[in-house]
Amino acid sequence: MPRPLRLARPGPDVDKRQLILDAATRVFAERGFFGAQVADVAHRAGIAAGTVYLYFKSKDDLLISLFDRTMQDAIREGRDTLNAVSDPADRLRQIARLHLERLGRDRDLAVVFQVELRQSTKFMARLSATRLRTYLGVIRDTIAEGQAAGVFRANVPPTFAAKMLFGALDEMATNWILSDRKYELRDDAEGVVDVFLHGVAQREGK
Amino acid sequence: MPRPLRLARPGPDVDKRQLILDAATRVFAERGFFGAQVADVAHRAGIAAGTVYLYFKSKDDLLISLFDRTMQDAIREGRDTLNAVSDPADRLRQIARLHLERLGRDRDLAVVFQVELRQSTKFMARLSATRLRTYLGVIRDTIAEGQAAGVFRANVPPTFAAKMLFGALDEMATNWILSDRKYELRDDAEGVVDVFLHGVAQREGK
DNA sequence: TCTCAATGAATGAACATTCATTCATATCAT
DNA sequence: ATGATATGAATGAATGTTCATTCATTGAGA
Repeated sequence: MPRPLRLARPGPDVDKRQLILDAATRVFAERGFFGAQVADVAHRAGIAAGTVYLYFKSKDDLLISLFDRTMQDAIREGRDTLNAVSDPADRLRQIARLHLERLGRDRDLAVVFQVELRQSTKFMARLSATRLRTYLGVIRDTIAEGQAAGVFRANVPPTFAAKMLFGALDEMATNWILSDRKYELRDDAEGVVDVFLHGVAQREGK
Repeated sequence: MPRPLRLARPGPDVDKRQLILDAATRVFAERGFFGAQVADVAHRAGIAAGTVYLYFKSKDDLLISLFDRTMQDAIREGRDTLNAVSDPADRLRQIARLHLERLGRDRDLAVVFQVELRQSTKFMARLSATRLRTYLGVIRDTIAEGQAAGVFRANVPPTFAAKMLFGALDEMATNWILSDRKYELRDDAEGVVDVFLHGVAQREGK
């Protein structure tokens, strides 16, 4: 006899995990990771405190899972978009746009990424070692391709340039969440890439 | 009858405050702000736990004072150095050098600045609102001068450009502390300013 | 009836902060 | 000069609170 693909009863809900992660995003952004109680997260998700531990190992695991989920999404979205673009400069424009669009779309997520995730060296080292490295790698490879194609200067190490671009975008995001946010974060993308590509110095030929 | 201007006995030591702040830098860098106990800081400073509270209001106050002391130093040093340099591009080079030199000189201080100080939005907002704003202002003004002098493009808002440069430097510092630090952080300064001034795009005239 | 997701009260460890006490030194009285 | 007293920096044990995590119990479906 065929059994239903999805349980009809409340059950170990397919999406309770996501529900909890969403609640955690809101609560961590509001109260900060250390200021937030696990019970707050549970309450926001409409469940009991103990239930959180049926889906996550610990409070730390909440934060790590949040990061993983978002980075996985971002990297996939980035790869998809980038496949349709071949010009290296345009690729960088897309990367910058996607980066700032994602954070600008959800302020709470941005707060968690720009502030709460940077709690301790141990923690940051762990993040940097994995998904963040992949993300930086995408930028670096794009730059290296541009150099190979002769449209970017070859005398700038691509990893170095990638860090610069990432740093600039990161700072835009941080400034945005600390400001009153009367502007669209995504609108910063173009300017960042423009300066990154051409610099601020006046061209001599002008 | 004249009384001594300074007590001869051990008294409220002129530098016990500094001593405690130095200890806090080391301990916060090692254990993280939340992982560190006030008693650890006291022990490292060679005093009793309670003594910390004769010099600081709270644990938070330790972190804030640490930030203030360093930023005050940095801004003063920056103003002094910059007075001797008039070319805007050279000024940016000096700013970048001083920035990375200061952090590269003391890894623990760098950890506190790049990681531990970014604990919560409330906290960061407080920092950004004061000394950090002044610091960004120095960069912005230098850029604006360069534009007025015609050596920098005028179609990049100076505040925007300042954020980019700061973000790039900030990322270099963060990467450095997360790496094995087999290189000198200060050596990144030149490259950052180079790209900031001229961009990565190949010059058409070449 | 049986299973197991969900509950939420109870637990116990962690830790910032307090404060009664100590003691080295200064000041005063004689 | 000497002893008596005052000062206040420093101490560190004790306090009280704040949670993360656990687990005995519940009850809704199958």
